[in-house]
Amino acid sequence: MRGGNLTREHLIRVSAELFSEKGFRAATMEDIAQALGIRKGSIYYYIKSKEELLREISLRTMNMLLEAAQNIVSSISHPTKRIEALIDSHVRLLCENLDLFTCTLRELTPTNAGPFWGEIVGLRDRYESLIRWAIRDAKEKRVLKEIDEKMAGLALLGMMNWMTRWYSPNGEKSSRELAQIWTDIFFNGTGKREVDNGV
Amino acid sequence: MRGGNLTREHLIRVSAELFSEKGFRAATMEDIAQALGIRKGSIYYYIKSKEELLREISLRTMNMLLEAAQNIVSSISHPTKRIEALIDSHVRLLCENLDLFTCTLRELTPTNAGPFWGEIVGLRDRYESLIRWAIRDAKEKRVLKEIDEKMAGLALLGMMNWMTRWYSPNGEKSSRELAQIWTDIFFNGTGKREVDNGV
DNA sequence: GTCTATAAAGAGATAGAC
DNA sequence: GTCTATCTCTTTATAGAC
Repeated sequence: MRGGNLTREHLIRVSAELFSEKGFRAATMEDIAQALGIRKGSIYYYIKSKEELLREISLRTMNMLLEAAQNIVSSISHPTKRIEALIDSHVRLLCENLDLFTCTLRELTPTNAGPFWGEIVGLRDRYESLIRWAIRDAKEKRVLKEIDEKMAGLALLGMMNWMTRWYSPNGEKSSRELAQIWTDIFFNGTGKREVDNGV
Repeated sequence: MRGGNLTREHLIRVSAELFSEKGFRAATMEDIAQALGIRKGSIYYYIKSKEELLREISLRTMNMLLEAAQNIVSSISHPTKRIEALIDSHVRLLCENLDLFTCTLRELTPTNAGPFWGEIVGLRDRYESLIRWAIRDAKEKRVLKEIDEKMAGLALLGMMNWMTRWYSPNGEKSSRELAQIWTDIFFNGTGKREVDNGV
């Protein structure tokens, strides 16, 4: 892969690695070139600008999430099992593509994204709508209590996406185990039974 | 405040605003100077480097969290009410200092922090230890079920800190209401009762 | 497909006047 | 305490050779 047969895909993966390690602005084309073992001028044979790298990274991330979620939604009708599958899918994809997710969830900002911001936000919104729809459906079928599905969705996305801050593939827990923990907390909470928290 | 009587405190607030809007690297000293109505050279009368601005922002954020948490831990002995107070404190501080929190939670990275990274991480670790201790204590007093307190803490911090991604002071929900929602989900989950999610 | 060389612009930071 | 002027370094991106 190095030097001789550089592919666009490899370039994008290496960029994601550096963007997630140093940040999009702090990581330079020079850094990327060095990691690839080529000169920075050569990168522009594959892409037009640094922004385009971030765009490709974000597109891959969002499309992965969306495709998986669409499959789940169209194949699982049991409302609880569907949400469980959505959590498992999100967590597994995040763990297996940590750099892509870290870039997309941390480095993708209106400033860094420039003109393609709207494109990615559109995909994100479609994904979040699917999550919210699954929660609303479970609520209507009386397996979830009366709770604002937007808030429940944000709580769930928060738990999962915050993983980009601390998850390490070398950790003791597998992505499956982590998904199970989030699932349990999301459905049942951490309290022994119904805890009266004074609300 | 503009032009005549610029204070260091004002400089730090305005910097936090711009760093959280554009990102630490993308926001320039020129941007900050313009927002303050002065020339960029003048900023260096107050601080030695751009990094120092991020350090001040992060110190303020972490110290706010730590002081509030220490007060709560030393004054509330009821394990459930203590956790509830910790959530309320964290959420309220975040909502009332959104720019400071966004900077600290998004822009504070080893690359951006440089030599003072360790200093801030030390404060963060002390804060997270307090949260974890409160969860462990509640577990030992049998108000929380047997759950890894590290995981429960990360779930809680994830829900709360992810707010920097979507919270707006113009939204419909107050910080108190948001804290109540997170508290309910954390203790009781979203399920109607004990949901068998197959785990 | 990768190289060298370089253009062109922008960044953080400093010095000294006022 | 703020200004002007400037230094120095870095960065993205391009042009044209091989």
